[in-house]
Amino acid sequence: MRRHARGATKLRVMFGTEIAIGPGKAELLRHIARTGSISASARRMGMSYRRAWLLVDTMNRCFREPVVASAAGGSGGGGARVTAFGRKVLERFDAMRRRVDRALDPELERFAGLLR
Amino acid sequence: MRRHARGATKLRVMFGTEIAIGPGKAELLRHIARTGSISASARRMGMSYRRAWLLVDTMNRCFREPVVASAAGGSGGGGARVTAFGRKVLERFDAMRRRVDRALDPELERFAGLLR
DNA sequence: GCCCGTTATATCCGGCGGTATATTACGGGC
DNA sequence: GCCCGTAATATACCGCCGGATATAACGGGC
Repeated sequence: MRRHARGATKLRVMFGTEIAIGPGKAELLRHIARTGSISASARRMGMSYRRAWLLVDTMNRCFREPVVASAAGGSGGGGARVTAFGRKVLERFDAMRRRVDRALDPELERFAGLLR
Repeated sequence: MRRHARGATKLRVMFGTEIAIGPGKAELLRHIARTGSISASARRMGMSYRRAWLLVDTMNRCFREPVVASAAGGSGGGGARVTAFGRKVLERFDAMRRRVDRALDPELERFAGLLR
């Protein structure tokens, strides 16, 4: 999986020194929304469950409300879901990304010409 | 030194998996332009010479032309200068940063309200 | 020709981020 | 009450990034 195209930009929203949300956490949120599971999302993204859980934990700590609600036990052994608040966070982050892409479109094209 | 304000954004321009330029490398370039020395810049930024040199090396490898030209020996023991090409890179990166800040200004304000 | 401060490179080492693994808790289905 | 798959947590281990240190090359000043 190609992570970053040549000359692409990466946007992160910082909360102090921690990354409240960035490309990776946003993708993780989308996986959790689709699979309803942190561990399944971790497998699909090729990362350890521990890392996925830490990313979720960081997000839940950075934002005013949890972006992911999880439950252990129950049908299917439990699961995790993206809260309505989490969907809003994701929507706004994606909107920010689109804005950045549009705003940088002319600049970035020229800037990429400076790269090897 | 507070590195990132609450809810601030961070922009990086990727070259494959490497960071061609970001906030840290941009600041390093500005220091080199002022001091004419990699080691002096490293001291001022509180990092090792090794790290500063590696950052410069990464930039020089990512871009089509060197952004820093250096010389060992000579008056003052040598030194480093930011090339005209490097100044252009820095100018354009700063312009991109400003564009991002302006484009995200309304979004970011609302997004910050979602943070703790 | 020696001194000096810098660039450039190599080596060693500690901390940290990450994986891998194991263990426990949980709760619905059967 | 057992099974199952997940969440949640702890532990051990490893690789890598970065700092600290040492050394060599360099070239102008004196």
